[in-house]
Formats: sequence, C-alpha cells, structure tokens
Amino acid sequence: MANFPHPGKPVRGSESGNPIMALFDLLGRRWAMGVLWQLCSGGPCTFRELQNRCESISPAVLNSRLSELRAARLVERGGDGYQPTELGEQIIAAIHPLKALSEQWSKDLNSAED
Amino acid sequence: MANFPHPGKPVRGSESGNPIMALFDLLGRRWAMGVLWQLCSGGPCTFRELQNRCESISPAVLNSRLSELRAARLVERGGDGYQPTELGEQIIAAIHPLKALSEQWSKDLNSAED
DNA sequence: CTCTTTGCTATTAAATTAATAGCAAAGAGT
DNA sequence: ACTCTTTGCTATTAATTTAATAGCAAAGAG
Repeated sequence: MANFPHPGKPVRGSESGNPIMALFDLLGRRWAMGVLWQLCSGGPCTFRELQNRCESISPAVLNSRLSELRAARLVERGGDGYQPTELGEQIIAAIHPLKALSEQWSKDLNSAED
Repeated sequence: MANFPHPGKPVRGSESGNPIMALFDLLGRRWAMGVLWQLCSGGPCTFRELQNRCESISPAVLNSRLSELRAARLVERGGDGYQPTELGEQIIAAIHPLKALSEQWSKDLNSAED
C-alpha cells in the first residue's frame, strides 16, 4: 500500500511528526492539491475523467497521488468513482479562500512586472 | 532569477495558467508551505535560523524555495531578514484552519488503524 | 586581525516525476 | 458468444527535483 507522510512519524519539517507538517508533506507533492481540488469541485469521477480534469497528469503520477490520498483517508472510492472523504472536503473547504487570493496574486504580479 | 509557476502561463493542472493551479504548483513544491508557515508563525529571521526552524532542510533546497517565493512576491527581505509579504501572510492566514484539521486527521488515522 | 555568523554555491547521489506504451478486466451493444 | 469501449491501472525509460555534504566569500564583532 501507498506510503504517505504520517502524523506522529518523522516527516519533512518535523522529526516528531507534527500533524500540520505531515499534512504539508502530503499535500506538498506534485499534483496532490490539484487532484483533491478537482475531486471536490467537479464531483466524484473515474480515474480517466480525473486525468482529463487535470489536463496533463500522467497515469503513473495520478495513481500514486490517489493511492496516497486514499491511504491518508482524504479520498475514497464510491459507486460513482473516486471522491473526497468528509475530511478531504473539509480540507479543500479550508483552502478555498486561496482561490480569491490567487487571483489577487495574479493581478499583483502583472501590475508589478510591467 | 528563480523560475516559478506563473499565473497566466501553462502550469501543472492548467494549460491557460489558472491562478489557483499556478499557486498549487508553487506551494506544491517540497518545503514551500512549511517555509512560508515558519516565516509567518515565527517571525522574520535569517537564512540559518529558518534552516533550523525547518529542522532538516538542506541549504540548496531552502535557497531554491526562498528564491521562488521571493520571485513570486510571497516573501521578501527586510531589516530583520526574510519575512512574508502581506500576500504571503494572507495566504498562510487562509490556510491556518488546516492546523486544526490536521490534528483531527491525525486522530482519525490513529483510531482507524488500531 | 582573528573569529563568527551569514548566505549562499558546488558537487554528487538519491528520489521523484514525467512520457509513452500497453494490457487485463468489466461492461455495452449486436 | 463476440467485438468494441471504457476503465484502471502497470512497465519502462528518461528527465527533473530534491537531498547530503562540504565549503567559501562577505560582513560584522571583538
């Protein structure tokens, strides 16, 4: 089964496994947040549909991320395919304000660069 | 100068550079969220102090992350060393609820695994 | 002038991610 | 039953990132 950064065990940023650092270690892998985000905003879907939503993820990487997210219980499989668990949804909900901030960021960068 | 995922240009998850995907691409690099988090929660500090706070980051990686975060204007250098910009702080503030959720996550995992 | 601290760079190695092909299982349609 | 799709992957090889370690030049302290 997938190996993922486990709270309570040594992870990047915390030898003692501080949960927030473990979560950063998990979500700070390529595509991790994007995959979870797509599952939350687009609803449950198949592996291939998720691949499409992500526009350019390779099946090997998608498979790794899904295995990890499932092992970490942020994603599960239901009748309609892959879907976020309740905690997975809460995490994305918590992160949701980033959407508006990212747009602010984009504007700031543009005006600062001309 | 550092090359970072730029909103408006192709990034992981969005060929058209959707800002939220660009931000995920930036923050989804090893140590990126941890570094920003430490700067926000511990206050401005030197390169070496930041290295200590992160417990095990190598100078090469810290240097990369700092260069990217600075290029992206989420971190800057002031009289007291490295510090988050206003937007950097807002991003961490937005993410802050993850702390409580990560603790919940930790508990859930423990009870589910025994 | 020496000793520290700071902010890195260089080098080499290990791990992660990507790109591409393709296959076995399950279901749909005929 | 047979063919055609769709689905959920795995295998392989290559490219990119990250890590580990050493060390050095610049700035300040004494």
